[in-house]
Amino acid sequence: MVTGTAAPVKQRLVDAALDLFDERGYEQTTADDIADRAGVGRTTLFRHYRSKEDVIFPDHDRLIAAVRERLATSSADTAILAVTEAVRLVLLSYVEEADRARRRYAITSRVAALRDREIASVARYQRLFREFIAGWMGPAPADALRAELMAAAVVSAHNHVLRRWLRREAADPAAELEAAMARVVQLFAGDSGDGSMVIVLRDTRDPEQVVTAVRQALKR
Amino acid sequence: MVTGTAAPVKQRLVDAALDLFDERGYEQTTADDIADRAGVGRTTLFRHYRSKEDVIFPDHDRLIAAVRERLATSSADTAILAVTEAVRLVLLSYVEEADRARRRYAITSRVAALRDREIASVARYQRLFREFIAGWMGPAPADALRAELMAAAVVSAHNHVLRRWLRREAADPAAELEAAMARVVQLFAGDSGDGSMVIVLRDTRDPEQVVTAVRQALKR
DNA sequence: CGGGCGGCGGTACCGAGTACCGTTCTGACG
DNA sequence: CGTCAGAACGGTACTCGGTACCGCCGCCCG
Repeated sequence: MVTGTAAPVKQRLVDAALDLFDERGYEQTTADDIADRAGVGRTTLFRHYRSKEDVIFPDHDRLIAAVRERLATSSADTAILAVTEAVRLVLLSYVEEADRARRRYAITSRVAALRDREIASVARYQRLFREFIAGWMGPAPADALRAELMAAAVVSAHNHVLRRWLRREAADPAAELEAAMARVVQLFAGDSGDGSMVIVLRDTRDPEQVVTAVRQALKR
Repeated sequence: MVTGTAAPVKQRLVDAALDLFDERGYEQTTADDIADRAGVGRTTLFRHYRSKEDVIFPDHDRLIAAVRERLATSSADTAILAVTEAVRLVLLSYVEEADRARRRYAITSRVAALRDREIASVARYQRLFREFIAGWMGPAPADALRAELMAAAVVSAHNHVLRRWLRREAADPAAELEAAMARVVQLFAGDSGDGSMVIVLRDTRDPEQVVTAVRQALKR
């Protein structure tokens, strides 16, 4: 048979889909159109991808599995490290296929159905992180909320940096993610959920000195 | 014509849909089934609801409009109040139709497509809160991240309480929401992104006294 | 050479969602 | 009282995403 294109089928389908979505828009492109341009039958398209949307979306199943694995291989005291590294894993998977990621972003930004799809995927990551975080915390209701908030923060931080990079507003996404995650960790550092007190103050002196002074003042 | 049922069409459609989803499951129920049981034509169903999913979902469009309105009528110093009240607005709208909300939750929990739909709706609220929060903050990148994190936390806190109530784990959802929101506010209280210092301490004395003591100790 | 076997294409089908048209009922107005 | 406008409804036909099934071809292995 003469096909003219020798690239793997899945690849050709992705290219065809991205091209067509750019040209005519997402809704105006049928599954037949994509299959035709890729030089395959419609059946073959749905053999390789579960749906029309799946064609251009990243392989979240594989990514989530990778994240789960990274989280699994961590002891209690390296938990935070595991989370930050797992998040970086996701970010880098986007950065690695920069071109396609940006094209996808341009399309998903305009199509409501695809936006919703993306959001649903994000929720799966958030769920994963929530369960992991809840795992190394107590079973108290306050802890459950804390885990929920932390997971949301982690995912939001990632998405914030990711979107900045997609919009070419972030030169060094890995570094920005590092900073954002540090921000998140700091945010929750002083929140144990019990009767602790949080005092915010502005002072130019060395933190150590300040802490010593405060400790001295509260001694009784 | 003899219809036997005099209730408004929209109401009958919702009841029919919930019943059928319980009996046969969501995918096993066609739009025709719902329309038939409600005693109307299929066309009428899609005249009242944009999709089969929409039949059982709350009227997020109206709710979001209400939230937006509540947020709009707030000055800079009542911003936090506006957010908490807006969130409570959403929670109460569920509590008001407790029965239906719980039936919906039971179904949504089991059907992936509906879960995704719900998540997408939540994202719309989150976006609203993010834009509002970003509005009364600076334009710096750090502020953008902060707004993102706060919005995520607010929405997560709400959902946490809502789900607890839906599962009958929360006797007084309004009070729990109040507590959860206070938790969120406290979480971000000491995070301005600049050089502020956050001190966490455990002390049983009155916070006012502690603050005074600290202030005294740091005077120079 | 023969017989699995995996990848592919085609056809037929289901169900959600849309467009369009004809009907009925109601209420206002001359 | 007759009529006309408009809203709500039902039915038909169509598009398109997604599934099931079957038959074809090429390839590898014994």
